[in-house]
Amino acid sequence: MAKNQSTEDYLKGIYKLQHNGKGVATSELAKHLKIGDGSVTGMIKKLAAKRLVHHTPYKGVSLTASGKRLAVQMIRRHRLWEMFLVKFLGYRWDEIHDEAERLEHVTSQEMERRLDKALGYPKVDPHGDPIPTMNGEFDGTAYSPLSEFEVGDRVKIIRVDDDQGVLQLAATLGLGLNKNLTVKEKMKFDGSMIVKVGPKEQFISQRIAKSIFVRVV
Amino acid sequence: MAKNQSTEDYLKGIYKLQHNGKGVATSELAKHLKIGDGSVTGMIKKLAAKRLVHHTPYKGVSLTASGKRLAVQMIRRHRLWEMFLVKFLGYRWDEIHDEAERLEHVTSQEMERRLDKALGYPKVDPHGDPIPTMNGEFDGTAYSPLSEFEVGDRVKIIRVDDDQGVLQLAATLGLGLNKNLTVKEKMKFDGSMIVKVGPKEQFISQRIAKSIFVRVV
DNA sequence: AGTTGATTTTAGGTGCACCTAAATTTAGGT
DNA sequence: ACCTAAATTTAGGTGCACCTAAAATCAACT
Ligand SMILES: [Mn+2]
Ligand SMILES: [Mn+2]
Ligand SMILES: [Mn+2]
Ligand SMILES: [Mn+2]
Repeated sequence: MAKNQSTEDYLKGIYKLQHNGKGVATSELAKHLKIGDGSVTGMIKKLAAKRLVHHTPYKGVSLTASGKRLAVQMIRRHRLWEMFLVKFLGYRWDEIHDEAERLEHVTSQEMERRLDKALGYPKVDPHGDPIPTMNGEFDGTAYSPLSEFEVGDRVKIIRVDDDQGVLQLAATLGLGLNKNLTVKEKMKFDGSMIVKVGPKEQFISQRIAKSIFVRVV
Repeated sequence: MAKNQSTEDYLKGIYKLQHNGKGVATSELAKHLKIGDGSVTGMIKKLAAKRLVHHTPYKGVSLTASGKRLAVQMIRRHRLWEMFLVKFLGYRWDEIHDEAERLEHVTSQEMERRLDKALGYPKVDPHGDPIPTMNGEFDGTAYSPLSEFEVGDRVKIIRVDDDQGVLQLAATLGLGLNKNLTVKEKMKFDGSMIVKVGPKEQFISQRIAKSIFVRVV
């Protein structure tokens, strides 16, 4: 049942891209994985032969039940490792993605369980992304992008996009998980904002406000 | 400079087998890696082209300076991970080898340094094998197999062979690292012994006594 | 319904790490 | 020196994951 690195990355990619609608376009997956379109078509046929995906030629791929199970397992392992890197090794939240990307593929079920336990059964990773349970269930807190809020709203940061640039900037601005903030100004012109975080006010572009997810508090 | 899993396992294998004399026989390496002789010859030629090993056809392989550097780095990573698995995840010392065997290949230099630090810069792994420094230096305490000692000798366990069977049995008998023990009896006939460990006396075969390494205390 | 541009698949490669079986080389004993 | 058995290398495969370029299909607009 355990598969290899490529298989795992394809399944994870399909999972990530699918949420929007139904089938994922091969070209979309190819772009995500940085692999040629033709190569992806070929690989997809192998995955279909192993019953991990459904493939209707020219119409896109989707995960089967077992494909989805594996994809979610990889996401769980990825996020547990990210947690480990921050909590045990003291990495910053913007340094962990690529490391976890490799660790996730060499993780036995036993290790996964022990990691989870050692970390105190965390519900979310260092970016606020939910860590699915061993049974593949997600426990999602609802959130919306900060960019959608208005002057006067008091909100708490629930999740930040796992993107190096976003994470670095957010950290610099003092915008970490669970931080409370108040929208002080919002420019009609370009959607940028001034928000109050702790004692000080910060200017933030719409671009970054769209990558920071919050809920009212 | 970083290489892939196969390369790393070949170099580590050559390093392990070389200590005896000079060149390592291809068949010896093949047996160690559980790979066909012909495949090993082929791979060795690639490693030689990359200047990681010296290969005199029909006369064996040996590591170049950079090959040795990489081999020792893998050993360091392997042993740091074994330490992590025991100290942070609570694995038993007989369960960790195969897990570390995979983790060692996905470890960046940054991770290696942070792991080392988080573990408190350990000098030996959970089996008593020395952990080389970042510069590749080993800090070896001298030891001899328990089987060479005689009645009356008081010794301390410094190292136990990283072999599942040996480790499981040793643990059952209460023979862990740094434990002190006294040789109570030694049978001429088959080299088996009775040793006192803490309050109780244990019978141990020569086979196991040869896999437990100690020094006088 | 027909043309056309974009998407997708197919066809024909490559490099890698392995395999098995056939040659070759080496070393030991006469 | 010669023969032979064992060790080693070579030769000719395989499967995998990738590539590029050509062919097929789709969809969408006249
Ligand atoms: Mn990955
Ligand atoms: Mn994350
Ligand atoms: Mn290994
Ligand atoms: Mn060890």
